Parts: sequence; C-alpha cells; structure tokens
Amino acid sequence: MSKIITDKKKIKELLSRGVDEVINEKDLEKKLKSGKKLRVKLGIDPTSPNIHLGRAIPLLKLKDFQDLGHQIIFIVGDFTGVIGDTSDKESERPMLSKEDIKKNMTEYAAQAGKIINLRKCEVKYNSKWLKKLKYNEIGEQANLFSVAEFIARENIKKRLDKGSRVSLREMLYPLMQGYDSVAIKADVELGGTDQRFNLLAGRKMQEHFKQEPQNILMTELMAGTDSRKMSSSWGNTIDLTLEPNNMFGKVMSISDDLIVKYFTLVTRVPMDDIIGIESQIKSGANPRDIKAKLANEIVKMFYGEKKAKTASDNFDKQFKDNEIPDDIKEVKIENKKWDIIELLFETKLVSSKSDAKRMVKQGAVKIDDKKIISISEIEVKSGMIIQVGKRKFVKIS
RNA sequence: GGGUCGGUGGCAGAGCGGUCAAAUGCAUUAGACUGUAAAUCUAACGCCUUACGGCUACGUAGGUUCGAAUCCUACCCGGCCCA
Repeated sequence: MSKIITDKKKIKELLSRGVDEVINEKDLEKKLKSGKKLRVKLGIDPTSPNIHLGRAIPLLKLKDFQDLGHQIIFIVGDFTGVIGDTSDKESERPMLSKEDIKKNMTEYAAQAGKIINLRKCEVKYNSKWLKKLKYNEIGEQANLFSVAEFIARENIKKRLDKGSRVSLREMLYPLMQGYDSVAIKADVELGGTDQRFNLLAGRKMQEHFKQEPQNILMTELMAGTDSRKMSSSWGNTIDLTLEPNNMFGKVMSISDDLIVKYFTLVTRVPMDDIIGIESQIKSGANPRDIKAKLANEIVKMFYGEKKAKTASDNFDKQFKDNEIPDDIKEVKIENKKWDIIELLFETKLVSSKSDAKRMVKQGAVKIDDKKIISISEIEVKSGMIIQVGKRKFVKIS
C-alpha cells in the first residue's frame, strides 16, 4: 500500500541535510529515484538507553527515509553489546548482562518512538544470527580485514598512543556490525561519522557474501552544551527524557554560534527558513530570541506544541522577568517552625545539609520572594514558596 | 613466564612521609552582570557540626611510623617491553 516517494527535492535534502558523507552517493540517489523500497539499517547500542540530541540525528534521518516510504530496520546490538563497541568512545565499554539490555531497550523504544513510527519498523536482535556463527566462519570473515586497518582508526590509535588497553575482543565488533548488514540484506546503513569503519565493514562483508554492498549515509556529529562533541561521557548532552522545561532551558544554554547547526540537524524546519534565520543573525538580530525559537521547535518535536509553549512561557517568566513559574512541585511537610537548613534538606532542594548552608550563605535561598540572609528558624505555612537559585522551587501543600 | 610502570574525588590528571579533604582542567552549583541556564567575572564544590572541631576517603587487606594518598608486604586489576 505504501508508495515510495521519489520527489527530487526531498531526495536532495535527504542526502544533504546534516549529512557529512554518503558512500556511494550517485548510486544511492539513483536507487532512491527508482521507486524501489529500500531497506535502511540503523544499529542501536543497548549499553546506554538514553537518547540525546546527538544520537537523535541518525534517528531523524531514519524518519526521513521512513517518510519516503522505505523500510527501516533497527538492529539491536544485544550480541555486540556484550562485546562492547569502541568506535565512539575513547575508553573500553563494560560488558552488559541480558537483563540490562532488555531493560535498556524498553527505555530506548519509549524515546525513539517520539521520532519514528515504531509500528512500521523491523526490529532485529543481532544475537539471532551472530551466536550461530562457527569459529571457522568467524575466521573466514576476520580474514577480510587487516590489523593495520583496524589500528589505523582514529579512536583506536588515540587509545593506543595514550597507552590504554585495546582488547582483541573489540576487533570483532566491526565484523559483527558488518555481518548484520548481510543478515538483513541492508541497502543503506546510517551512522555518525565516527562509525565509518564499521559501516564500511558492512560493504566488504556483503561483497564477500555476494550481496550488493550497502550505501552508507553518515550524519554530522553534534556539539553539546559546551561546544565539544555531544557525548554522555562529557556530560554535555541534552537528553530526550528531559521534561519540557528543562529541555527548553538546556537548548537555551548552547553557545550562540551553534544555533544554525542545531536548526539544521535536529529540527525539520525547512532549509529555506534556516537560511533566513542565518541572515537574521548576521544582520544583528538578538540571538536570544532566535535561540528561543529553536528551543521551542525542539521541545515541540518531542512534546507537542502546547507543552513547548508552556515551557517557553515559563522560561521567560523565570529568567527574563524573574517571576515564579506556574507549575511548581508541591511538597507536603508539617506546618511548624523549621530550621532553614533542615527545611531545605527535607524538601530535597539541596543534596546535603552542608549544601544547604552553602546556599544560604551565598544568598541563593528565597522564601516567598524574600531573601534569607542568615541561618534561622522559619514558620512553615501551606502555600509558602521556597526557592533555591533561579531554578529550584517548591511549594508547601 | 620475566622485567618494569601504574591504579587518586563525576571525568581527565597533579601530588609521592606531616603544611592533603588532596593542585589544575572539564562537568556541576550559586552570586554579579546580561540578551538566557549565552559570554564574562566572582565564589563554592566529601559528610556531620552555628562554630571550635570531628568523621570517612586516594584499588583491596594488613604492616612500619608520633604521623601515610605518599614507605613495606600480600592480593586484585591494568599499561609497556621482552619471551
């Protein structure tokens, strides 16, 4: 029933927006225009279930393929997950248990479902075919690659130079990812540029098994809130699990010069509009407002228009106008005289009592908009609003 | 198997007998300022104590010492070189 869309403009955008490199571009373009339904593969690493904006980029690309009517296939690396990938990390990955993987995937699906229509996807666990391979078969496949190739990879090289451990086990990873492509007969595989070697392994492997080699589409890498590459090991991610207010705020905290990049990579605002935005920035428009638009756009994608609007309003209130936001968490607590330190700790506004003292000392604590300057006793009444810093509020119920 | 170097706070990485709750960078938090949770500047950043101070921490377990992250022993884990 689903027809393949072969609109030239859409294909062009598919192949260029947020795309770092396509191998082989001509071939892929031809196939996309042919009207054939392509099998598009994306591997998922089940080690950490949190999807952040960086990891969402290939997912968005996948959605673009889906929108054109192509078949998308998730490969859950339940088997490779046990091995541990190395391509986007500079440290070795821990091995995972089956239970962990299962739990992680449930969480993953909940987030990925915000971008992709999961009902129209194939989801495959690669243990299905990988665990059946015999030693001689693995040997044969391993023969397709050389050690020099493997250690020439930037990440591996870096680790080697630094003197950290690279296990033999890790060399198996590209073989497996490559064999996945064979097993599902992939036409296209997506991945970040850091996946290059693994993606190419798929082509080699497919050729070996007399299949037509898959095309590869590598997406650009995303910069995080501190302008370095977005990665969970840097702690600079914007996670999809963030609730709207926080997500909005995090986006607002990116560096100004990343605005256009974010628009291009993680939204589907038409490219023509983005060009307009770019020139607005150049001609001196207030980046704050444009960034707010971006934040709004991103929150909208994951939570819908209404919640995005609320998040946006709350942000303005809280930071621009220094007002108290509408939806504050309520806390039930005995109405009596409380020592301010105990009170802050009890309401979980601070992580420890030392922390509470610090906050008071720094002048970060406000009760009903009145600054608390010294450690003292507070008469707690319901409806009272306690504030720590600009971002943490609690209302006594 | 032999030699050798190392395992430090969320991460990276100094310290190598007292002045070490442990430099510095990143991350985090607060304050000032502002265009925002940008940028910049200032400060904080184990836990408990109003404070004095106390407690727990530098791979694990013991030991030497008035005193150990620092020295010794064993063990566990890792790097490099040799075989």
